[in-house]
Amino acid sequence: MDAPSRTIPRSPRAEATRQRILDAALAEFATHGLAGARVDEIAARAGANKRMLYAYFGNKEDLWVAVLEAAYAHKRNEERALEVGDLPPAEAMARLVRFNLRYTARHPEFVALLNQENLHRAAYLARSEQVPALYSPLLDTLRTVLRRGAAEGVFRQEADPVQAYITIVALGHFYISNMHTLSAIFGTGLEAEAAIEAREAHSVEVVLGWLRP
Amino acid sequence: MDAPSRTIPRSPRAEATRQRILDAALAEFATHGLAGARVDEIAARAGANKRMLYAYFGNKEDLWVAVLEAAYAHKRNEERALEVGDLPPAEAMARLVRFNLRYTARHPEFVALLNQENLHRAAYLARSEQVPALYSPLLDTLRTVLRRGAAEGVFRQEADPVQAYITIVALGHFYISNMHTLSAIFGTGLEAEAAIEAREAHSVEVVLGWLRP
Amino acid sequence: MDAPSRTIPRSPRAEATRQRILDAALAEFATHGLAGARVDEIAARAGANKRMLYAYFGNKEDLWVAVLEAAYAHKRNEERALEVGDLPPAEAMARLVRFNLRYTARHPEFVALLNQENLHRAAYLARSEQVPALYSPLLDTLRTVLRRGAAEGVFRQEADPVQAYITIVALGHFYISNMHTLSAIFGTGLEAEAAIEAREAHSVEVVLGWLRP
Amino acid sequence: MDAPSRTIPRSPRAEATRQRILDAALAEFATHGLAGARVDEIAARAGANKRMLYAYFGNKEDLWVAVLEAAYAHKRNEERALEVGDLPPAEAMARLVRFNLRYTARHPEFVALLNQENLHRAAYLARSEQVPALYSPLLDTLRTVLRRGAAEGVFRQEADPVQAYITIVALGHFYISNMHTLSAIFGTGLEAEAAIEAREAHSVEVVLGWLRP
DNA sequence: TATGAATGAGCCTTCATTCAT
DNA sequence: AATGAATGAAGGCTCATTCAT
Repeated sequence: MDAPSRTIPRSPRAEATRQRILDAALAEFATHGLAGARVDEIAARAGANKRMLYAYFGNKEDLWVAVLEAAYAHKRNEERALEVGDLPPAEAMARLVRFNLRYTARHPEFVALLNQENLHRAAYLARSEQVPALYSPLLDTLRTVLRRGAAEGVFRQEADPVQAYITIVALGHFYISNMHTLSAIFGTGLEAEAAIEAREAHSVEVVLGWLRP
Repeated sequence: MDAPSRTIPRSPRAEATRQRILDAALAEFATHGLAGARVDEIAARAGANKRMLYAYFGNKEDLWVAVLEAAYAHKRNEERALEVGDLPPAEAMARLVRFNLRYTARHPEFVALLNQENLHRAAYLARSEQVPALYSPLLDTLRTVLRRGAAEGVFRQEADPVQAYITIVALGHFYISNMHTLSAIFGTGLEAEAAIEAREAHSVEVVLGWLRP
Repeated sequence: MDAPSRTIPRSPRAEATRQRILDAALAEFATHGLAGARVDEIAARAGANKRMLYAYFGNKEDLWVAVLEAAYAHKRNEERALEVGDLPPAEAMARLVRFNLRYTARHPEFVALLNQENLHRAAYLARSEQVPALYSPLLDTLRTVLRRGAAEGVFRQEADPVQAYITIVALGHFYISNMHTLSAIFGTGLEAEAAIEAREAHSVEVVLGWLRP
Repeated sequence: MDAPSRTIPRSPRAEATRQRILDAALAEFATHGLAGARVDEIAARAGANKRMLYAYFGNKEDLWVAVLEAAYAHKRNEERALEVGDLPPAEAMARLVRFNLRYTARHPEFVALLNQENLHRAAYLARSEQVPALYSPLLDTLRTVLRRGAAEGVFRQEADPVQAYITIVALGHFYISNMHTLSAIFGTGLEAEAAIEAREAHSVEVVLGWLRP
């Protein structure tokens, strides 16, 4: 579960310190990226001594990996809780779209993290073994839903689950991730709740519209 | 046209130096981000003296702005050359989707740049006056195409051009931008020409599928 | 007491490091001025890491202010210890003149510092709140002495204490401050103890001669 | 007459350029000192190309020497024009005091230059042969005046001309040179014409008061 | 005579990391 | 378990000076 750490905290107090560092690091990394993040700042935000950061996480890069894993795990946890497998296909897809859009909107720091990690060509994620494992159940579910929809005649044939999932995530991720440049260019307030609601409706419309047989 | 520069190059030789710096900066910034980029490295790649970088662009941040503007201008130039306004609506949309997908695939550095700039909440793009101006003709064209499609009965009514454009870009951008984390999770191969072709076909299918009346 | 510092040294060891930096800075600044001083050189002279300089003093300019304040405080401390307020007026004035001449001769670095600061139009001293406060007791004392001398009939009437103090300092300060150009012009020897003694006698003679009723 | 220059300007146009550089350098050096002065800035102020500066003056340090010599020569020229040798002794001394005070007030850049040069222990002035020669006639005159005053019974015996001259200059020089720190400390407007007038009167009073037999 | 372009060394400052307690 | 102090490497930026025309 943990990134390689030199010291495994045993006491509750130590565990609390570790968690505070992790939270602070998430905030700092999401705001400034890996290169732009400051170790001093993370320690300060965490109300911890810098030395603790090194004791628990090894170094800045390992801390990055730990943050990344925690972020992925958090999202997948919520996503799994949806249990869309049992819903009618259209409803299942709509929920998946809405969840992704909303999760992304609620967690811009996750989006920022992913973008940064891609800048590094996923070099740090590659160190992780746990993350890929999180996604295979999701794909299974999605595949099932799409097949069921096709069998019931409400979805087009042969929609690829991986493409579908990438599209679903893309519709929200790009909107949130690039919100600021988009706002600068189109001059609109994409952060407003109303705008997010509109994007949510549009995204559902696109996915279900596309899936129509 | 240019970012605020302290020295305006007058000779062709100086102009060439300035361009080499700009190119080198694009590569370095795209690979490492603003904070991660090294000014020394940019100068070295450009085969120029570091001092020239400051003479022509002021400082690292202003250079970032200049790179950003150049990148946007380059994409919009190509996009404008499509002249989709005169095509049949479905063909116009398909071309726009394909172009964006392909441009994005051909220019991952542009994608990286945008992601970084969004990390900065578009603070640097906000300094630019030229970029927003590039996009209003595009929106006009898109609006026209959607209306014409609706009038001809081949498109659904009331598709919003801004939402549509964001979706079009999102389908390719997210795929390319997050290619590495996606590969790490779903297994590799997203960079292959065949995979990009598949994504291209999927994207066109999604947009046209959605737009069906 | 201290210039604005980022890190307040808590241990005696840290305090010692801070003091060594301050001493080294005084020497370097006095020799080369603010612009000419080298931060590396200061750290090296102090036997400290350059980073500590920034931790304790913020930056070069703030270090300059700290040095300035320490220098003023040091001089005023010695001057205050003279307790001239209780002496007969002529004796009090003579002591003040002698002290200033001798202090200046013993501390050419203080003279150099002041000259540099005036080049900056006292922009850095203006940041200090403590220095002006050091001088108001002195002025009070001087005013009292001059009045008492006048009342006792040994001094001329209505000698202005501020003008008097400026003159007292000027007689020694200019001699020491411009010693090198004066030596170049009038021939050498102004640094010799005998020459300083002669200047001391002359200065006392000028001030007491002037004050005669 | 000139500092060592690589190219001796022959045309009037070149001579004009040279003079503009010299003037610009005086202003820049006086404001920022030798180390703080910027060669670019001097060239810009002079409306000249930087290369010309090097052609005419060799380098920054040689330019400093040239500026220094010009400044000394200028002052001595005015001082010589006083022709105090023929005046009644008290009047002669008063004029000398007033002139020095006023010249200094009118030319703070000269004061700044001297202070800087003393920071360098007059290393650059030592290169000059012309400056010392300027001062021997002045000393002769002063010696004569003091002797005459003593002989006529209006001055004290055995006043040393060198000490006297240093004191005369000191009274004004220190006031002007340290005007900014003094203002910061005593909180008064020493730059005002009224203040300078008061200082002038005080200075005359001090010198003549002292010289009384 | 004059100029735009270029250079290399060096300076101030910051950072991730480790030491000693 | 925690902390204050220290470090060395490097990064952004500036400067005096020279080249080429």
